[in-house]
Amino acid sequence: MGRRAEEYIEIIYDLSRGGERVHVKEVAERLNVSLPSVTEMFQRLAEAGFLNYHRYYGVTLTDKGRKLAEDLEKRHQTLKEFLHLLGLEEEEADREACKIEHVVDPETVKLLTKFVEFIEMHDSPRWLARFRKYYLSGELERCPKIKDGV
Amino acid sequence: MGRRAEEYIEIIYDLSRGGERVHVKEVAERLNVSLPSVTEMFQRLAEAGFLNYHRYYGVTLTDKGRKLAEDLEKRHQTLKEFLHLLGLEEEEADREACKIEHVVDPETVKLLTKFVEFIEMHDSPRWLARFRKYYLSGELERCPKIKDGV
DNA sequence: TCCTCTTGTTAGGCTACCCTAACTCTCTGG
DNA sequence: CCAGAGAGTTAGGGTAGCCTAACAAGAGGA
Repeated sequence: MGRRAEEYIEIIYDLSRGGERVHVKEVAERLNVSLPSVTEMFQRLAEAGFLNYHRYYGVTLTDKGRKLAEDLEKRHQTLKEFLHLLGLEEEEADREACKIEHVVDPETVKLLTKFVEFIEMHDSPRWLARFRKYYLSGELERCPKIKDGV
Repeated sequence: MGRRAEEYIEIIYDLSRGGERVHVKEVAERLNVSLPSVTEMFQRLAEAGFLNYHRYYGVTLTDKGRKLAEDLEKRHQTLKEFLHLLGLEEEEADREACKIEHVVDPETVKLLTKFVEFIEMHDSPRWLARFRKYYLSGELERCPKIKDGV
């Protein structure tokens, strides 16, 4: 399975919340690809056991497909959350997460998951606010405890 | 240019420190691909103006190629440094950086660059050590200033 | 009902990679 | 100096994606 196939799976998952079948057109619009490209991918993913595909009907995820989708979804959320927490705006964080999630391995996901947890445990620590300011302005907020001599 | 092409460029850059020409075989070994695959890519990259290619001789980077390589190198270093700083072991950090660098956009690189700088400015802050411990052990080091009631 | 619009599919073709088999060049050692 | 080893190239083929053009199915209104 290529990286792109994973994106199809995620989108299908997203579009099928509630168990509805997913149509070629919706997916084509999401991915900005042609209808035939989607049909073709549906067939390949069905072949590989991720989708139930019936001509002129649409697709649903198999258990295997859903499992993969849930995994990808989790990665995506982690990565997005991480990037957003550091200061990327939400849209950007989402887009970047989308690309990174297909290449990164589980250990890295774990690392970042822990990092997000760690930050959330501390309820947005002061250093994070300081970092964000640094990222946005390029300047460091003066740390009030340290006085530089004139 | 596809993602893979960028990997070729980076490897060529790395193998040509000192200005030496780079041979098909070395690249093939690095990437674990066949010799013809490398020849083919050399030709494509030369066509696109990144390499000087002469049959049976080897390649050198053009200015355009070097510029790209330097950019990729910087990204790579940033990503690796970042992952390593958080606690991934060096080899792993390197491998992951390799994959991520080809998909991420400049803003994200900037974000992570700033983050690395921020940490280094503070000379490995205490929270980082605490985070690493959390990542490795799954447990939080008790923060000495906060006492929980019995 | 049936005709038309929309959606879906097939056919045929493209690029970026990858491969093996077979051939060619370079270069070094005897 | 020239033969053979080893490196490089060409030819031919494969997969994953993408596209357009042309045709097919199905659903809704006259």
